[in-house]
Amino acid sequence: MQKLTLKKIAKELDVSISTVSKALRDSHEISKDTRDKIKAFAKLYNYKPNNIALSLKNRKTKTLGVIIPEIVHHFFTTVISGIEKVANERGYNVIIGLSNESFTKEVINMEMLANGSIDGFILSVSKETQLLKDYHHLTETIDQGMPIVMFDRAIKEIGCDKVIVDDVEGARKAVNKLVSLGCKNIGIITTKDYVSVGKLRTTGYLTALTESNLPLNENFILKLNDELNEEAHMDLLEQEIQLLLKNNPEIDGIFAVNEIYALSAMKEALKLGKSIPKDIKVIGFTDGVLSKYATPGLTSVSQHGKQIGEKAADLLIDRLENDHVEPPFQTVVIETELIERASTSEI
Amino acid sequence: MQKLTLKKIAKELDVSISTVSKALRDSHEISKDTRDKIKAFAKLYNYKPNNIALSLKNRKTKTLGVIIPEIVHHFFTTVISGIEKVANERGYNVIIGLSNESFTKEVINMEMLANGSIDGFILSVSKETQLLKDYHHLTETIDQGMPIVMFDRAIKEIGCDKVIVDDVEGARKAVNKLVSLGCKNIGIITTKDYVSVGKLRTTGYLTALTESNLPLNENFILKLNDELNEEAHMDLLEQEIQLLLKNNPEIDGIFAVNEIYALSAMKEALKLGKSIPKDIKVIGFTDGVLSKYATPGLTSVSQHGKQIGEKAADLLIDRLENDHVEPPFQTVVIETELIERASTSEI
DNA sequence: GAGGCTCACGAAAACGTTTTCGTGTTAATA
DNA sequence: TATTAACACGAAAACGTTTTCGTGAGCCTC
Repeated sequence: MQKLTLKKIAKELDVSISTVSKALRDSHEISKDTRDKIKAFAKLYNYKPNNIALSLKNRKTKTLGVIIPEIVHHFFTTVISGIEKVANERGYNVIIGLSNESFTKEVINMEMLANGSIDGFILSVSKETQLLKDYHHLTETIDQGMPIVMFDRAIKEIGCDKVIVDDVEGARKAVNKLVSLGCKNIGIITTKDYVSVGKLRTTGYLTALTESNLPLNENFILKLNDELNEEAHMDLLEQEIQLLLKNNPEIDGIFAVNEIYALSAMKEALKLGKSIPKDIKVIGFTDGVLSKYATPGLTSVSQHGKQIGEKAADLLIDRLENDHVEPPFQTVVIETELIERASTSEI
Repeated sequence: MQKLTLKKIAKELDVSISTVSKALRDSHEISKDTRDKIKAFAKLYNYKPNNIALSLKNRKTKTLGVIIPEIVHHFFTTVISGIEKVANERGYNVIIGLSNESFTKEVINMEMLANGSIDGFILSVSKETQLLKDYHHLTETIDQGMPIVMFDRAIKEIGCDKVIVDDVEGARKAVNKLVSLGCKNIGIITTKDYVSVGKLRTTGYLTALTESNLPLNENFILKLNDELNEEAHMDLLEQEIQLLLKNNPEIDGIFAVNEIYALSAMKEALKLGKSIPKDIKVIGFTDGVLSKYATPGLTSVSQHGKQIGEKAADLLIDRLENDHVEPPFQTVVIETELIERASTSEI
């Protein structure tokens, strides 16, 4: 049985299309008799208006486009769950595009969606885009009147709403926690500086140290290549961390900029006969499934991904429904929170 | 600058809309001169046809609807990544709906998308749907001529293409591995039977035991409540597992139907002073991030989520492009694979 | 009984495409 | 020179809605 349309109902009931449309929208232009008859018929055969036709007519699709670098990723999925939640509550759908950290795929995906399929974008740019600093696809879609909300990996130069994590502050909190627990020699395991969040978290680490009047020891800083957090390179990763711990046995606290670095640090510390948290305390960034189920449980900086998604969706929909793509733009900072577990417990 | 349309180009160049359309599609009905002029203009101002208008005209949206129970979930995201890959290669977009394991949300989401927004569904039903056994939303969309491909949690009674994991066989493989490594007393940590995959994996466990002529010891079977794998109930979960291991010290192998159960088992075994894999070997199901980064690394049954997604998308698009919603339907079984790590290594 | 009103409905345009079918002009043919 | 064919383009319909603007019929008023 094919989909019912206004035209078919009109034909069946021997009235005009306009009458059917009006009756279904309860226009009192139509007599109660006809209205009831049409509504009964529509209900009986389960008429639902065609979204595409509505989109074309209204020139809005009630759909948000979300572009992320990766989907097999705890943080991004929590963000999506937040986006989906408010989108659904406010009557919107969510269409997802993956850039796989590739600039080209990001551009193609956005172009594909920008031609009428969606009303606005929520996006976190790919690493390659950050590297190339080529933002023409962003400025062009904004110029065409399509609003964008960036999250997490936001770009200063682009004029649009943003929802970001205060990476510096989150790292500062974490390191401060270690300090307050008595750690005197705190190491950091981070990425090379071209990864923006890695750089920011390193900054937070440095800030916390100076604020606490702790000396900065360059040997305590391990900057790793970004590719090392794949399973295939796990042993290399572990070697590097082992070296850090072996060469600096006085280290009594570790701040790692992601879960994997933190877990590896715990593993290597244990291997070296150290006990956690007694001899060495560890804090990671991103409160994902690894932190929760690690042994011992890993204290970590939660970024509240769901909140980020919710806020981003709200910002975007607000802008769509007041349709002004003009400034002023907001930048919302979502507070991080330290989730404490066994890796930093007092005893 | 608003979006360019055929009409605007036509006006600007003082020709008719049809001429513009034809010129852009390289019709030789139009003289080379006019064609070139129009194409140059379109390129200059970056004309892209409006997808919504095309969708309405062609009565197809080139968009797949994906409905899953949860998105913060390793398995489902790998499936999505597979779907997205194929969809993109074949010129389709992906729109995502989350049921959150709720029957009602599943129905609403599907109805929202079924009215023209998408060409077909890829879905894994919610637990509640499995429980209620109410499939009217599925049969109705199929009756309306919209194809569905179900994956993982498929429903026998529904006539449509399916991509499934052979849970029984995967579990059998895992238990056989334990047997071949010399385990004599193999326990299982599974869910209550109403969770379909839990039940199937339990069946596989039982099959393997009988095939190996190992006695079935009811005490070795721990069936847990589904809600225990949230962080909040972790201690309860661990207590139950601890009891299993304490009461049955002869257990030398554990098969767990998910990663969390497996990790908890390893944790409790270590607490009891057992060594892994020497005293007790452990295998989990679903090869996610936890298995990879656990200490020791957890051997687990990989479901090849990405392949599942790829296959599902291919099946759906094939059906769409040959547009026949009629039988015969395929059920594709994606083989599982045992990923071996330290938790079952020989020494 | 003529004018004006209300009522209940239909025609048509619009959203942005594609495509079929004319149609007027020019050039080639008989 | 008259007929035809090829060429280059335009008008209009269609996809499924919503909405504006008519309009005919019946009624009331003076």
